[in-house]
Amino acid sequence: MKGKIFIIEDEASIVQLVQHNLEKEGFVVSSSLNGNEGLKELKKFEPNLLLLDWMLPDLSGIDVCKNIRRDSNFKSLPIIMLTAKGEEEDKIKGLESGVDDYITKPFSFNELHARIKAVLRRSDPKVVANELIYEDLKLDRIEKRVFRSDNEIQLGPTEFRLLEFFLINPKRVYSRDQILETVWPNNVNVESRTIDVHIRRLRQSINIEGKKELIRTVRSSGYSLI
Amino acid sequence: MKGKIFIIEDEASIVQLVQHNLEKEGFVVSSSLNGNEGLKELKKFEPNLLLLDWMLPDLSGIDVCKNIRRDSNFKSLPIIMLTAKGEEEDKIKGLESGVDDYITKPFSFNELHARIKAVLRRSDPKVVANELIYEDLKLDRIEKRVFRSDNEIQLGPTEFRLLEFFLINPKRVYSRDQILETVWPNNVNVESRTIDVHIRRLRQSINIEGKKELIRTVRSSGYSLI
DNA sequence: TCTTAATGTTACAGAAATATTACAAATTAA
DNA sequence: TTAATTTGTAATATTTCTGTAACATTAAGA
Repeated sequence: MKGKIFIIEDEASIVQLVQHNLEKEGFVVSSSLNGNEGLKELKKFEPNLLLLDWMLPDLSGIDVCKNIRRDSNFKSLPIIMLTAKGEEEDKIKGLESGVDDYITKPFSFNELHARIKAVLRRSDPKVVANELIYEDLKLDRIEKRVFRSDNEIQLGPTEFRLLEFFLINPKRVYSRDQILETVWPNNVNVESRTIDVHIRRLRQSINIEGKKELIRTVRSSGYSLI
Repeated sequence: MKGKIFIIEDEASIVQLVQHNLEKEGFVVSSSLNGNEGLKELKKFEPNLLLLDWMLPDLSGIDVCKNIRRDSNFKSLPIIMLTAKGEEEDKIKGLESGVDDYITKPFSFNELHARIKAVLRRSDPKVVANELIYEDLKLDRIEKRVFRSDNEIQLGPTEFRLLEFFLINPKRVYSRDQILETVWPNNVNVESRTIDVHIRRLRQSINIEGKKELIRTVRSSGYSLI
């Protein structure tokens, strides 16, 4: 899980291309085809980054942008604006609307990917870091390895993603629904109790003799990494 | 695979000559005849080195160069500038644009080849090294031989390239897609399961009695050299 | 203390991913 | 040309992972 990205863009073909590729890269992606709905869904989804079309059927990208910046919860949500050629690039660039970067259509996916990584690295390094570390726990995303106090730990794919997820925001408590939404592939239906089982498996794997428990149960709320 | 080289140059005859010879040398080569398209394709192609013409029909080589240096993903992409005689060599030489080397047209392929190797050796030694070594495994690119603990091992061409690929970035996990993309010739369509079979063949060849397995399967992700 | 809801634990069957094998087609060497 | 090697694929076997259900335990309020 390399973070959550929300897309507001009315050209379905672009959305499809971008969404598919981002998912292949390990991002969790959700999208909306217009501004008003997009705003609502975005606030539910809580992305790490927003890809926002400049020209939308209802609101303009700028309006969406302003709305977001007014909301204290999303004041610092990184935004990359998607613009068609000729849409007054300079204007956008100099804009006070608080866009973090912009990219001109048509763009290659690699170009976009590069910009996304750059913006995320600035705003939220953990989302794209190669190594996630918390206390004596280390997860290497490149080598796909996990260590506790330098002892390597074998994890199944789901447990790996689960731990990766917790490591991005240690101490934060996540509900089962939130965990499901980001750790499991889209559109999969699993019982929320299934998570308990995976938590148990993860605990069993990362707990080593004499070291403290790393996953905390918060009754009636969910789980967190300590 | 000695690395990927991208060429931006508008004289088709030069492109043809250089591309053909570089491919014969084992590089993967792609090219574009102008600056704007070149930039896009380059970012898709992700080369290890760029050969860049100083005078292009649309952008100048310098513009291309600056664009590349501004992109954090390609900040350190080695660039060799191709210039016609008389194009103010001193200017180029002293330039801040971040060119790694330059060569004056007309040049012999050997001259160019030497510079490419030199630049790559500085920036990314493994890409051009004659010998790739990891633990007791040695691959000699010149003689096309592979040794495990000094015992020579016979590999088929595909297994050789596969091992070469893994040796450039040991420990890193590659997906089947990534392996296909770089180990197989361009535009070839093979089932991704085919890789499993080649992995098996490679394993069978490089595993010797009593020594540890060198290729690691990472379920749901791919393979890595240990 | 008792009750109840939430979480922990276990075992297991089906699913999914990978390993292995065999073979025919393609390529290369002789 | 023939023989030998290499390649890709499909079929089959094996391994590992997943989700669920059933039962056990715990926490917290009545």
